[in-house]
Amino acid sequence: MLTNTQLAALFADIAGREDILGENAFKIRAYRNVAEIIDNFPRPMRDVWQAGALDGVPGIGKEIAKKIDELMRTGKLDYFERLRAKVPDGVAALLDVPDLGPKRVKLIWETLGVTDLDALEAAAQAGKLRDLPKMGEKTEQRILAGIASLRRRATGRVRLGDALPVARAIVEALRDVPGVAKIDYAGSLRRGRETIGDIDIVVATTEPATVGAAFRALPLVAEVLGAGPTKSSIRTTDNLQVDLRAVDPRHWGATLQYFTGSQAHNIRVRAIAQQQGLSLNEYGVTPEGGELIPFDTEEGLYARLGLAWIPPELREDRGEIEAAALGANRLPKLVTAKALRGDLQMHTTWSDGEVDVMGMAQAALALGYEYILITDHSRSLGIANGLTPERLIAQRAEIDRVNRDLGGRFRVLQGVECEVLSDGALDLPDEALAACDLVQASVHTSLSQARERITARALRAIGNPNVHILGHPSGRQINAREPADYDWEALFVGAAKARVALEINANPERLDLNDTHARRAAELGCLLTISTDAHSPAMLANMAYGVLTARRAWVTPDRVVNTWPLKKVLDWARERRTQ
DNA sequence: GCCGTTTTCGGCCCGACTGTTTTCAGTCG
Repeated sequence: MLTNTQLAALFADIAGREDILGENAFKIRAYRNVAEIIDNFPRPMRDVWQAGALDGVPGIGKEIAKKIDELMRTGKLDYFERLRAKVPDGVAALLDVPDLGPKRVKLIWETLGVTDLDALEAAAQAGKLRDLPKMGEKTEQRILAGIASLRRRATGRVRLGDALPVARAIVEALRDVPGVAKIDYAGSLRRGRETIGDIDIVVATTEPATVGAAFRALPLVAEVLGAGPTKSSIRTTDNLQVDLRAVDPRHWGATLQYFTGSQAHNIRVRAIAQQQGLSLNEYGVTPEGGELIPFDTEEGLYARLGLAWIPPELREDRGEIEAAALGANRLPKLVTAKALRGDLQMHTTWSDGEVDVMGMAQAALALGYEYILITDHSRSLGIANGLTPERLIAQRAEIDRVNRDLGGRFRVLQGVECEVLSDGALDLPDEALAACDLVQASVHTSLSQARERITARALRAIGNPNVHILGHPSGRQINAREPADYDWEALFVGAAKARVALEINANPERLDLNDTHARRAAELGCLLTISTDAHSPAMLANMAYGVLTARRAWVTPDRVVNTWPLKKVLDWARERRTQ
């Protein structure tokens, strides 16, 4: 069973080994490109292959389709095995060392016989790298530092929720440096990706040297990795790499666009510029033989190329460029944080939350919400002090009291996060569930069940007419726990038919559904919720991460239950029960 | 290896920084 992630990793691996061999650069790019496409593909490539539709995927041509076919049929790829025989695994792995690219790897491998990381480190320590052509003592030291850095980091990518606060702090710290006109973070952080490789900060300034120096002197800097006239790189004490790029304010729009990416999006945008006889760089566009035309806004740049401004979250080359063509602007009106009227998952001291019902209600009221759904755990999650039917009744009395005390300004709904047991049965009797305003069902246990079993389990749970929402469907925890292996298509079709909403859990450790699954679910007609799963008032602020994920999934507000007025939510809940 | 309202051949994004060199290769994003 080959997953998209595995398939993507394989093609990226092929690209790396061919790069070391010095193959045609465009062929290598084609492999890298297809790896990216598969990694972001909303459905299992296995299904596309089974449907015989590989040739309909842009980026997959005849050769790669043949390779996917062989992989799906046999689980192996002869082409790859032959490549492995030429370039050993240990040599391919050297590409992960910062400052080591294909040329140097090939050189070190062929002249020194280095075939793994340990041998590379030994060669560098013995001073054997400095005598190679185009290399010297400094390069040798950089490579040693690169090996250390590689060994220090666990996965190489940090969660959005860990990177965003750091980026915001840097932006705020530099905002008042003399000469700074504009400053913002760009890159995958601005696009709202669930994990971040490094932080890109862009500054519009007439004094690039001043802001660069201020940046490199920030207290969080552990090491300065590079310092040029307009570009600096540092490593923070938290081991995050941050790149700062300073440009003249006239170029702000072009630069922000360029560094927001993604690479795939930028390549497409540049190709469009080329078709119009323009060369595009981070300063603006240049007509053939003409002068550079700068852009101080992204809107101006996109408009010059015949495109509507594209929200950063969509800039992944997943159809947004076609949708942005002026005249036929089909870009979706994405959901915003402001559109949300409530938060439909949170916990209180009735189970494993930190504060009582009134505490959560007041915090939500302060955020401008009109309603919340309290979803404490159910009894079988003993570790979280899950609710029995009796305690659920007692909690209702407290919720009624809080609603009375808040005097109609706000509505606290009673829900429950009901365990889906290993066979798909629910952890509470129907009478208890029927007494709740809304019920969320969640799978917390036996996440490693086989695909058929766990899919049937979830489908059985959402088949209960008392269930309205399926919480954090995949169960994954970013960088920590793999998602369950659902037949997502079947689950989405089932949820759409039952009009059960799927949650986009906004906790930055979950973001579940993820962007590609949420997009596919919406395409298949599913309702969604965006909720924080807050266990404390402070965690209600995580909503921003859920909104970013929903926007990356092209989600419009009408599809998100918690953008609806309370009456519509309650009508939906009732209709669901009388289906 | 992919792709095509110019193309089934001939293209395929573009620049900063570093270190090693005295004009540029390698790496990165």
